[in-house]
Amino acid sequence: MSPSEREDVIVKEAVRFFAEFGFEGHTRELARRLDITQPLLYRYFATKDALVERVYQEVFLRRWNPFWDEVIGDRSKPLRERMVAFYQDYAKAILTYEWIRLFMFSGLKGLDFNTRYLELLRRRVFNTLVDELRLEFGAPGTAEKPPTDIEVEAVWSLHAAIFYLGVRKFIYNMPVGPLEPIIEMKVLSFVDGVGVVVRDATTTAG
Amino acid sequence: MSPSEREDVIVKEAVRFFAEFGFEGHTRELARRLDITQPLLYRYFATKDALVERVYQEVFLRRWNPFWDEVIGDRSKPLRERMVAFYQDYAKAILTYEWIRLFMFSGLKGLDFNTRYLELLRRRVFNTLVDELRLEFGAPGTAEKPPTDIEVEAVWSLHAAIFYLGVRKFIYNMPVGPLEPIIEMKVLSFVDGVGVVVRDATTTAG
DNA sequence: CTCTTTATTTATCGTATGATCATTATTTGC
DNA sequence: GCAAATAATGATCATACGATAAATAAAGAG
Repeated sequence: MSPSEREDVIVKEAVRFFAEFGFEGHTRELARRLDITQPLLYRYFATKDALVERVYQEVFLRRWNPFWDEVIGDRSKPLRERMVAFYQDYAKAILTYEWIRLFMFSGLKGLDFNTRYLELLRRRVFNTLVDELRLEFGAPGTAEKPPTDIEVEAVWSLHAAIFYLGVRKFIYNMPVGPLEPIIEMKVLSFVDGVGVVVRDATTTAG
Repeated sequence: MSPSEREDVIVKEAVRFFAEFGFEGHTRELARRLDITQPLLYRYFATKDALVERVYQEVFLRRWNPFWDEVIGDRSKPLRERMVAFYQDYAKAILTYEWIRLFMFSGLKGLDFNTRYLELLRRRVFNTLVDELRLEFGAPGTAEKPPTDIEVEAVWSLHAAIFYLGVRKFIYNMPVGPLEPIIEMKVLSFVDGVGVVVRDATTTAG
């Protein structure tokens, strides 16, 4: 097998493997799954940590869609429609066995990837969402009044509700119904309920 | 030190220890923290797994309040007030470093504890919540029409929003603001938004 | 066909883990 | 005080881990 081909095969299997067992998964067992010997892994990756690093990149950096904030901010469509569309797409990207479990393993191990990813999420998605919700409920934009903690916290509620579908399915191993109608329901009832938060945050001291 | 005293000390430290490192944490390191030798652990617990089992019981079984469903169902008070009170109390019980992290480690390792715990939660809390929300929005009780999947899914949204506060704080290591006002906001905006779900579920085929 | 290169394996090192056993230190009953 | 019981330790076993180095198999160039 050619080096680049072999490397691809190793990384792909490693993603699945570390998602299943966490980063403590043994290189011998990974090699067994690949039908290769364990030392061969060390020809392609200097250390186990180097392979783990590569797995991060493969799973997290590749699945971020840079146009998500544009989808949310496209005011030619109703906000509810945009938000449903975004979260359907976002769910497709992250509600997978590999993404959810690796993200959680990473957090538990104290790696800084979660923090960095969530900073990106907040900057590109949460801020846009707050801005659009402000407009929806007749409140001033975030350029005039920056997002308040409680508004960001409200957006976290929706985000958590959707992320947790993956936790229940891929971490707790519970049955979860079809995602599309569930996500639509979660987004719509969120928007229905969040109005008072936005209005409070933009009228009282904040 | 007396046996029961020593055992308590070991279990208490083991809770913290396994919450930090997961169940792969080494017995030698645990012993070092306890200022005892590693073989002494094996005088009190036959195997490492036996100690892990004990840690589960200590953290999960001891913190469940059997009166929670009564708090939620006490119709002498407004529903919003009851739900806020319940989730403030529930948050105090589970939004701790040990509870959140051990629960997640347990799920990732494929132990069945999560499933069993969440069955208890669904039976005692979610069903009661759906029943009370039905009453709030003028829909028939669950005795007449059992909770639908989409209603339970709606309740999961609120539950996830609150649980995820602990994930952000204790797993992602992110700063999270004061819990009381945040939880109040999450409960109130949830109730504001969930009406349409309950009405849909009880009027259309369901 | 041969030589060079390199993908892959076999054998192994140093270390660390869960667990055991014999021994020592400490407490308890009388 | 003294002896029995037991809490606690020191030394160690069997195994398994990540990693390394030498040997082998396979492929490609000329």
